[in-house]
Amino acid sequence: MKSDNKLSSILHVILHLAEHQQAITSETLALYLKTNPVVIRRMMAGLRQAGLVISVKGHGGGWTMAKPLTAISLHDVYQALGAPRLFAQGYRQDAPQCLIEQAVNASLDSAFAEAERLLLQKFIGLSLADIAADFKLRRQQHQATTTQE
Amino acid sequence: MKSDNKLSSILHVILHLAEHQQAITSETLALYLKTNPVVIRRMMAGLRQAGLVISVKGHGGGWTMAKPLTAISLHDVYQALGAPRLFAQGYRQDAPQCLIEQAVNASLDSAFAEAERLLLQKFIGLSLADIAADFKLRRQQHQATTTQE
DNA sequence: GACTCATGTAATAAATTAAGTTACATGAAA
DNA sequence: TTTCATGTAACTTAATTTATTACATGAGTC
Repeated sequence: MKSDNKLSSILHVILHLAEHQQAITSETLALYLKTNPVVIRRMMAGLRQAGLVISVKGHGGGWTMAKPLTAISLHDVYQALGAPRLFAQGYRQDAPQCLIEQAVNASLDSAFAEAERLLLQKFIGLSLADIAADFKLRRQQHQATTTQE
Repeated sequence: MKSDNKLSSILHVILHLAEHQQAITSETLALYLKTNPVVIRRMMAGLRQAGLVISVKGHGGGWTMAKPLTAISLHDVYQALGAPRLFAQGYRQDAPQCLIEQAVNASLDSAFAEAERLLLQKFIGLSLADIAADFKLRRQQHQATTTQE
């Protein structure tokens, strides 16, 4: 399966957005991801509807954050994206009457459901500010290593 | 994303195999999954290499279990399949130098890695005999409900 | 008001991957 | 030697993500 990178992508975009004060255009954001502006708009559409970001058309327009990073969890972003599929493994259902198939899928489903609960709890507990803090730490360390020479 | 159903499929096949005493051909197994015999052989190849099943060519040949279900965990099957990807979400890496991208991916990776550990622990703790037991329970219940009339 | 900049979105193409199919080689039993 | 069955490579099909193109809409500037 070709993997879905929307979650990683949109987080990257949002954190860049939060680093700036004024609006950023889709075109500029696309440069960060090395992709097309339309891809940015498409992903941001859900976040706008969820009230996480604001878009403005015309001159001087672009994207800005609607809330501080501390008020946005990874879970908020995930939901705003439309809660994309988390797991790559699916259940085969070509013989729904087959009790073996039912038992197999029930077992798998129980395992995956618990992993999903854990994952979503992690998402809820992680704010974008936490990720931004990690970024700032990395930036400090980076500056420290590149300055000393 | 098109989901990978190999784990679900192969478990279905194995449990049918375990229900029988004599060898079953790929063609017959394919009927259970409503698929092609080659698909069965392809998936079973890994299980054979892992020593979970035995294949015999020629007349009266086919597939048989190499071990009792109690001796096979879901994790064994998962590994024998080649440990296929569990998660559908990937990390975008178009700007490896970008510290924001690094921080985002590190955060996601930490969450997904923990979910993966949990999932694999579940896999280790679940034997195929457990799933077979669930199947037998379902069969009993099924017979009970279809007999009473 | 005309022009430019920017988003909004539909439609399409390209790339990737899982599953299905065909073809043929190999080996074992009748 | 014929038949049955696996082993495997090659190719096709279908689903899905991402990228691209095209054009409509709206907001600010001249």
